Amino acid sequence: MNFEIVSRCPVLKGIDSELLKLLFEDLHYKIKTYEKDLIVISSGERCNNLMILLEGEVRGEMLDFSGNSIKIEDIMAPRPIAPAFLFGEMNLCPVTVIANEFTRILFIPREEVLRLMQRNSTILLNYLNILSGRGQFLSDKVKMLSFKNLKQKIAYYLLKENPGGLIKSQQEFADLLAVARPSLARTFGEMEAEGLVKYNRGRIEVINKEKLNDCLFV
Amino acid sequence: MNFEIVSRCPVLKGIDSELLKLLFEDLHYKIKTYEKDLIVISSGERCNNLMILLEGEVRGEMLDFSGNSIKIEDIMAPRPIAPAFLFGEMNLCPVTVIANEFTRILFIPREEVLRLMQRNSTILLNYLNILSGRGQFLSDKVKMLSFKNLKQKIAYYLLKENPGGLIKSQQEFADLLAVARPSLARTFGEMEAEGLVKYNRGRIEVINKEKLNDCLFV
DNA sequence: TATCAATTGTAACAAAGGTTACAAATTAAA
DNA sequence: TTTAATTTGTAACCTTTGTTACAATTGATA
Repeated sequence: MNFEIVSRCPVLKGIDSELLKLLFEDLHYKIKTYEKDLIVISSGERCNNLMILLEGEVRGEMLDFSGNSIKIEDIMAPRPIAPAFLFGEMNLCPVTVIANEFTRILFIPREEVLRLMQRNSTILLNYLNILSGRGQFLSDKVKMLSFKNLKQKIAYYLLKENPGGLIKSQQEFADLLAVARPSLARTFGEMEAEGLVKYNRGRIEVINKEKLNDCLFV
Repeated sequence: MNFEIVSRCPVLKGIDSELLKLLFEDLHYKIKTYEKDLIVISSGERCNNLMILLEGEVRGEMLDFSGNSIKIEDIMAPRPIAPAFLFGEMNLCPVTVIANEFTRILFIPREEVLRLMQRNSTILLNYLNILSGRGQFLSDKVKMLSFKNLKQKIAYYLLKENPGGLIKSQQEFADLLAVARPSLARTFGEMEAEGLVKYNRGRIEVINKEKLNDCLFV
């Protein structure tokens, strides 16, 4: 295993690769390889291992209520796969993870992950930070979705979640805000007319931050 | 300190109170007391300690965008206060915590919490479970809020978030779903007419689970 | 029991967002 | 460069939800 690469993974970052090598000498783990399009873990399966993508790329897919599978995200090496579902009451993986190309994945059993955290405080802190960051992210999303009008959702998103204002497309952004795409385009138009923002091909430019902020205070 | 009580706290549960006593002998911590209505921690303050409510009751309050402070929840002993904000990038406490009555609170510095986790795997697992559970809860809430019509939000909530169907009032439930109270009452009426649910004073009774589930599949 | 406050049901109307459809603009591909 | 596919802007119309207001019911309290 290439410890230089592994040590760039969010779970293991900040650890000297020599020390990492030492930690892994006394650890039960497996490395599996997957050809393109093979399933790594299916939605609903139990998560008993921390999975770290060592090489290649995978995607997470989920079924919506109409049974259509929709891509959630692409994960590139070296990153953990679904670290948030390794603990908790019912550690079921909510997504199906599929290899986009030939991949190599490190599997560390839950008990061994616990042991790693107990032996190395950096790993412990990394993991706690990952779970906390996810909580923060979801909490922001809940707030955003709780606004009752679209202008406010957009304003909150731009001010708190994505100050850069870079999105993939109107469609993706509309899905994120849980609204219809033409509604989004219409509201962009209104907001541009008011001098708040300006949309152009994947970039939402904030024109007047103060006025944008005022939108939130009904 | 009464270790019988502390050992019933979610962070420290499952640990024999004798062992707990031993762990605490070698630990830096403080116990502070608060009179009724005193502020324990203010919104925006940095969270550097795990706070465990030993005795009494506190409430969490938050400012909405209109500047009104709204009560989030009451926390009773023995429970941790805001354990999700002790770690993460910017560990700022998003709520103001105020004593509802005379309270006694245990403060354990972050570094000491980490040390506790490393010495005792039950505490480590408890904490990971708390953070994971919060993630699961928030994730469900995001899904619920992402539905575009109220009937679906209610259906999802009843099927996945609160199968018991017990709520405090229509107003609280409406806030939870981020809709207006009369809209909720109207939809309850429609759903009752369709034989899906029946609302009566804080209890939402599911009449037809299958039909309720069908609501989700557009 | 009488009174008051909180909760609930309901209605009329306003506002916001969804739906569908299509054309213009842009980008990718042949 | 031409064609095809994707993204975006826009419009008309429909559906859902919000707003406001008020009466009925319930529960708590004096």
